[in-house]
Amino acid sequence: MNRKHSIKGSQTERPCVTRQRILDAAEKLFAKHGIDAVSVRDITGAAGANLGAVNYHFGGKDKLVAAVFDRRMAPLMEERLRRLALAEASAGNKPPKLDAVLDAMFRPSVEHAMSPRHGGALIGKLMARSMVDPNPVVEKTLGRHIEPVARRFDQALARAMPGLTAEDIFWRMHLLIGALHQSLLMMDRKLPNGRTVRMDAESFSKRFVAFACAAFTAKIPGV
Amino acid sequence: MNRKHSIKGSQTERPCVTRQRILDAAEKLFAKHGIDAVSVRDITGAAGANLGAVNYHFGGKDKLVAAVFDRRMAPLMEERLRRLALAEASAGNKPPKLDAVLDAMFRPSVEHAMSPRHGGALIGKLMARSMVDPNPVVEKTLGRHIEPVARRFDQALARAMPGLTAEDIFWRMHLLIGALHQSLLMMDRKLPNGRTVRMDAESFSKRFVAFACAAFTAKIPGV
DNA sequence: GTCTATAACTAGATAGAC
DNA sequence: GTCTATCTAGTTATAGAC
Repeated sequence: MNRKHSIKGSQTERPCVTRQRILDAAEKLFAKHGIDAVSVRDITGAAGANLGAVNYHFGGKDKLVAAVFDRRMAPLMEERLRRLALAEASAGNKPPKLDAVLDAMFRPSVEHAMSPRHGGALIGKLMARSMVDPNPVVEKTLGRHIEPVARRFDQALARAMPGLTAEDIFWRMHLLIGALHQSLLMMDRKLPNGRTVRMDAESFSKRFVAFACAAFTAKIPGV
Repeated sequence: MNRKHSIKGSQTERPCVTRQRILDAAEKLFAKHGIDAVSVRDITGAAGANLGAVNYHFGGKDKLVAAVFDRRMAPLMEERLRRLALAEASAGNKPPKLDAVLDAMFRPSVEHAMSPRHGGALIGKLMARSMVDPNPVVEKTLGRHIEPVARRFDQALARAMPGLTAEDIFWRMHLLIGALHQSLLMMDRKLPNGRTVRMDAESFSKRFVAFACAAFTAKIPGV
């Protein structure tokens, strides 16, 4: 019915500007107001496209939502796996070092969330919101990207911290993911006292990884 | 136009059952599907009330949303302040102890989120979602409850940890709040591996406060 | 105080001209 | 590939009977 625009031969080479503009506008609006609060009309209006464009290029709002996430999640997850592989390689056949694993996990998030090339703070806020979004499209799309990566990191952490149970690793990772997203959400935000929350990617990564190591090595009563 | 139902004299004493039923149904549906995804029809349907009831009792969906939060936030914030006051009193005119302050902050959240009397896991999930919800009604309602309490805790933490800057306290608190909400969100959730996330309030409070103390005393590079 | 019917509006999706 | 006009369905809010 609505076959993908086929880029054939002589026509405009890159997958039409309109498509990209819609993607950018949607990402910005979703990050700012939340997915449900943004209508297709809002998006096409901001993108300077016509109302039908979303259906033509993506096949509906839901598919557009998935496309917005796919564009950002794929390179992020790839980067995480790449760095995890490096961390494991540099440990030989000994267990990887805890701080290297946690660095592979969290630094890419911070760097992507602060790099304009990857969508910058927008995608940080969007992902932070989406992790807790009950919207089934969001949940499914995110799960598809995250699940295989999460499994790899769980394995690596179990090797790095042989004293912890799988359940314990699960809890600590979720605490840290919550902490990460909360701080991505606060980034660049105006505070009641008038000051603006700000930190550069390198400082923040270092602080966060240190925080994560502390969380993983902390002695918890009864554990 | 839509004056509050005045309970005068002989009529039904308690603020009509319908009102409560709507509040309960709304809380449950909001927690499960998110506020935007739930219509007034869904709510009145689940509450066994008629469509007009929300407008009659609350004056619109937005006011209902605010009422849902007010009912749970007020006792939670009260409890936090009460325990903080105790922690400060027991320290005399010395700075309060870090773990006592963090306990006053986080234990009430966990206990309320796990006590059926306060809405149980529903309100935990609802609050976790709402902290990152860009919905302006939610943001305003939550801010109204949280801000004065946050100021009190910031002061107490500054006294308990004189080595940290205000900015550093700000960051660590937000990391911890994110961590708390992420875990409240995971509670009672079915995992991909089939097992269900579960922990009793006392264990979880203890673990979380220990985690929070570790986070506050952790040595962060460059700080 | 409760309910039904309906008004006024906005959503996403689509058909067809250009 | 882009645009306009329109369809259908869902939304909140309200008016008025009981």
